[in-house]
Amino acid sequence: MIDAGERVAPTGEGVSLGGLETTVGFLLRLAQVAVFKDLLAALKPFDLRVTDLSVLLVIEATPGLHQRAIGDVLRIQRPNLVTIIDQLEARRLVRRGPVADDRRAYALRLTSEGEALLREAKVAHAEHGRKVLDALGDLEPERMLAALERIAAL
Amino acid sequence: MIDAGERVAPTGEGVSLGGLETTVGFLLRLAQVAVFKDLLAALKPFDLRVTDLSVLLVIEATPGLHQRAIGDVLRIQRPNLVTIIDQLEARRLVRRGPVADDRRAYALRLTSEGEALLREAKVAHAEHGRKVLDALGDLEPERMLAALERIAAL
DNA sequence: TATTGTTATACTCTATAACTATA
DNA sequence: TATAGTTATAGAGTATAACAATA
Repeated sequence: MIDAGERVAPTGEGVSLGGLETTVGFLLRLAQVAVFKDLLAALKPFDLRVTDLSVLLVIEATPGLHQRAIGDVLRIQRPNLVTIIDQLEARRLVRRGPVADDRRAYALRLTSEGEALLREAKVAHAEHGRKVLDALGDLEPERMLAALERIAAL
Repeated sequence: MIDAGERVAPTGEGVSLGGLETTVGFLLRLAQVAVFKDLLAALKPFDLRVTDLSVLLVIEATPGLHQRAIGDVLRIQRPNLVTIIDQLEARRLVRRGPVADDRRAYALRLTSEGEALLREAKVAHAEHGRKVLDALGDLEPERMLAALERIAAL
């Protein structure tokens, strides 16, 4: 009988994860943290966080949309979006314009500065994206995306 | 020419994600959030968070290990682990025992209460795990795990 | 009444510096 | 000197309640 009790390595080297290592959830988290870390580093030169890039992309895709709509698609609470837009607006990347028939809401658009920065950020984003796709190896991206979508709909 | 500008749905329905929807990173995050949410709900009856379960599993797999080792394998900062172990110990699920040749460190073990609770929690965890595997559909779990591992090593 | 954006606030997670007691 | 655990603290990220202006 092996007395593993008092002869354990102080660091985690060789210590078992107790089954967690073959769990989708655990590896999903490690992968997500790694991807966000890599993207954050890629966006560093533009002083953008992952969320900032997402917001800019959504505004670019649908100019004039309300803050509410961004929160809906990106799953950001409305109160938290206020600060994000405040910062982007302070940097003159985004403009809060008037909405013709609703004076409560803002029509969000990229400024030309915002468009210019996003153009560059998208290059870095694409490069990051290629790294992630490379990591998929023999797994087809479409199958990965489909699986992740189904998991997200749990 | 279509003037999409001022005719935008206030809610996010039908609003484009600007390419994010076909991005591994974005879906990875949605999937991870969904999995943790589902697991947290599954662990609710045991008053355990996802991290608590992970810690219990690691201690069970290697009884007597140091706090340091848990932090290493689960990527939890040592200061943050203190509170987690404090709470588990206060609930008499875990014991901080002495280490024979090092009076700075603790040998962590499950109490019998901890073993009993973990036994039940593992059933719920397994059921949750099956739901996640089902969501993989035609994608073989091993291929998913391998891909996630490579992404995590970015 | 309901909704948009806002303010204030709180809670969780994560991160860092510095201390203690040992090694 | 270095290490294990600890304390204190700070920073993200995320969440809810309530308000003003407007619909």
